[in-house]
Amino acid sequence: MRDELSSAALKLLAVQGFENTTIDQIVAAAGVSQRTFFRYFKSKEDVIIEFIGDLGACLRTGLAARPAAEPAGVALRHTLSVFVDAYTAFPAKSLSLVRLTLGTPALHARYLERKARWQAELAAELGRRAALDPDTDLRPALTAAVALDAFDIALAHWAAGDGKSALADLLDEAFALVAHTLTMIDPE
Amino acid sequence: MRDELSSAALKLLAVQGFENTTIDQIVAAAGVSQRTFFRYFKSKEDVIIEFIGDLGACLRTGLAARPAAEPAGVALRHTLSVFVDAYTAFPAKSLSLVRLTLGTPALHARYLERKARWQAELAAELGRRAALDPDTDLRPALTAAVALDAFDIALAHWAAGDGKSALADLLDEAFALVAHTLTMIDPE
DNA sequence: GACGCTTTGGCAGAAACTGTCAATCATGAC
DNA sequence: GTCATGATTGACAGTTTCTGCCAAAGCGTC
Repeated sequence: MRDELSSAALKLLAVQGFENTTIDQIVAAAGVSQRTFFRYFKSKEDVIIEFIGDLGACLRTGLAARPAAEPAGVALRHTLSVFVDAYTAFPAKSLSLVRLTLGTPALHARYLERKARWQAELAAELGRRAALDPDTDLRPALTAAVALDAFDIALAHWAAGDGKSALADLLDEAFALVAHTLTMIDPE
Repeated sequence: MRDELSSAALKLLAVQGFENTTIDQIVAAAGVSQRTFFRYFKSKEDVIIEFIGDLGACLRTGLAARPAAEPAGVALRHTLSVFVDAYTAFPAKSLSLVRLTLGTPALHARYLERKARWQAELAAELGRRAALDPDTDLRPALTAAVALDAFDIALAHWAAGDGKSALADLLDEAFALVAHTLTMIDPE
């Protein structure tokens, strides 16, 4: 049922755009009532954001699972692989979702807010790893922010180039450019 | 009239929070009709966002006004001074606005979306300065993102510490930590 | 006072949500 | 077979944000 709503919504949103599609159209396509839609999704944005967003939940646990001695940059790059893998597993669907998200201000705003939460969790975990107090030291927050920026910019270029370059390569390229900064949190 | 609405809104929002305050309450306090409110503000969020957001318009022009030979990091730090100056000019008001924005998901989302636009403009200007193509080179976008992250994290720590540390000092500290990355776009 | 221009108000309505309650439907106990 | 139980769904009313439209009011000019 949730999947039925989800696929009906995605089909309509991809064709008509986000603002031009109403909940009534989605539930009519899925053959359910409007009330049912809002039982499964908190808002219209959630139908889209859940795809890109649910992965973030495992970011912190993924980072925590990396060896403690690993440099932060390497650990973060490995942690972000869950995103890369998820996106490259279904390139066509991912590309259309990313383009829709980046091209719709309301969706982009929600996505960025989710990203900010991941960033806070990553910063907390980085602070724990390096035994730094995130309240007084800016390095955990900065490191998390730069890593996620690298991902975001790689994603934007991936979408802009229609997936011509591999997302993993773009992310590697971005990480290489900010490698120096990501070592700021490493001991010594 | 716009100022009247704005101050009435700010007073209510600061006390009751964002979600708990309706447009009807705001317009009742200002003594105007709801229709008038939406003539001056596109949405409820806009009343808050315009304060933090209107400064962004001059970011690109500010960067463009810096000497071409100046390293990107230095130019960006100077460009961000308009924000620092605006915030420190009215610390009490700025602090409550920033806390409200960072603490309200809907407002935070809108703010981040605005920031993303500034980032795109800064990236475009950085690409122009360095004669790089932003479509193929990740450096303009990464440089802009890191600079704005430094600002954002300095701002968050400023708000979290109740303005005890000076915003300018926090921003300098953040810029020092990412200084290496900001030179990636400089020639040679 | 007549004419335009701008600002404001009121109304009607769309669209996104929320709370509540009744109907339905599957599951399992007896 | 039947009845109780719990979960899913639908229908309805209501709130809130936001928009379009038109009338009324102020205001300066001639």
